[in-house]
Amino acid sequence: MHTIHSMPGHLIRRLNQIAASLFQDLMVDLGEDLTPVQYAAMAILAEESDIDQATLAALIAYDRATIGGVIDRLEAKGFVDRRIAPDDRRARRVALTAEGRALLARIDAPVAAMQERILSGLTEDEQTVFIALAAKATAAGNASSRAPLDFERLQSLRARQ
Amino acid sequence: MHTIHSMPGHLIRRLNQIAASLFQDLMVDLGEDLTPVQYAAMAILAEESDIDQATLAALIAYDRATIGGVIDRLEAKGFVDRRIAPDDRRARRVALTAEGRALLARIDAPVAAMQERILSGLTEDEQTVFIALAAKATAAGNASSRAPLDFERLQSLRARQ
DNA sequence: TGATATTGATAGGTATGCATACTATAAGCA
DNA sequence: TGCTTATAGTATGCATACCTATCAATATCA
Repeated sequence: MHTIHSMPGHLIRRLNQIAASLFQDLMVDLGEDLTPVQYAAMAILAEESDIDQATLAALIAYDRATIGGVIDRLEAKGFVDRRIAPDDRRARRVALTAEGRALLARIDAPVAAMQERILSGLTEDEQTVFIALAAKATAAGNASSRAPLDFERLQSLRARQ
Repeated sequence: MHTIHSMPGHLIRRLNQIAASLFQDLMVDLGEDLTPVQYAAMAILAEESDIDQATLAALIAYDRATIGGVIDRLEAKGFVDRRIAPDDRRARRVALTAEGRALLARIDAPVAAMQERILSGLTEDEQTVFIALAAKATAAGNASSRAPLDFERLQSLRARQ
């Protein structure tokens, strides 16, 4: 039990598998049809509605090319609206529909509870430490990512409100 | 900076992005053509050679359906061999080629060094803590994964040698 | 031994994740 | 204003990741 099994890259990959799996199980339990990625997009839209796709992607560290398909599927399911921005005809403004808001309201608490289960092998204190370290590591490694989180964009949006 | 940005699931997803990105950068630097997943498969084969695909998948917690394509690509690049197991005609035994071994020898040290960079935002001590907690969490969450690591299979292989 | 269950692998389908390239539009600047 | 650059989005292609279904071969057990 050495080599890759103790490498950060591999451990992170497996944690990601576990988290995705628990999320999917939860959705099946709840009878909802949503992926982790789709949830993250909607969660952002609940806070910063009516933003364009590029901004949405920048706020959750998604690739520009990926977000299009995600929005496509959310739109097909009726959870979001997409329309051309009046002041910039290149951009598409995305916003939650009433149905999307209702879905989020239904699953928000269960999703939050499920997040704990990802780290169920850790004690309360350990979970706190893990999350703090993960946050620190992602902040430091953000620039190394292909689709970095755009803090400035987030800040300026928050300030605008 | 709240909600999803501090959820374990999202943090883990971003760490995974960062790790994958660093791995890819490294391969470009080294002039090699290998993905993180392909590397993990080869690293296992370096220790437990001539195992069938299902076993290989179980040892790195891959989905059975995914591993086929991974091996396809490794085989196309000449890094592994695949042949029908003499004692079980359903199974395909996979083994590194000389070329595969040479590649691993070239990249092993750089890959190990790169693993540190994934957590470069953390101090030495914090890295140690993070890895320990990640290992503990994956061990506990293993059963929740769609493609759990098969410890027994690994143990019995190790014992056989 | 014969029916059943299990297992190894593949096939087809959906959803990321990202590279590259291309179109349309906007912004900046000489 | 005309040119250049930057940006928003899409399209295409490759590589996971996993589901369900299927086929083939083996194992199990009545």
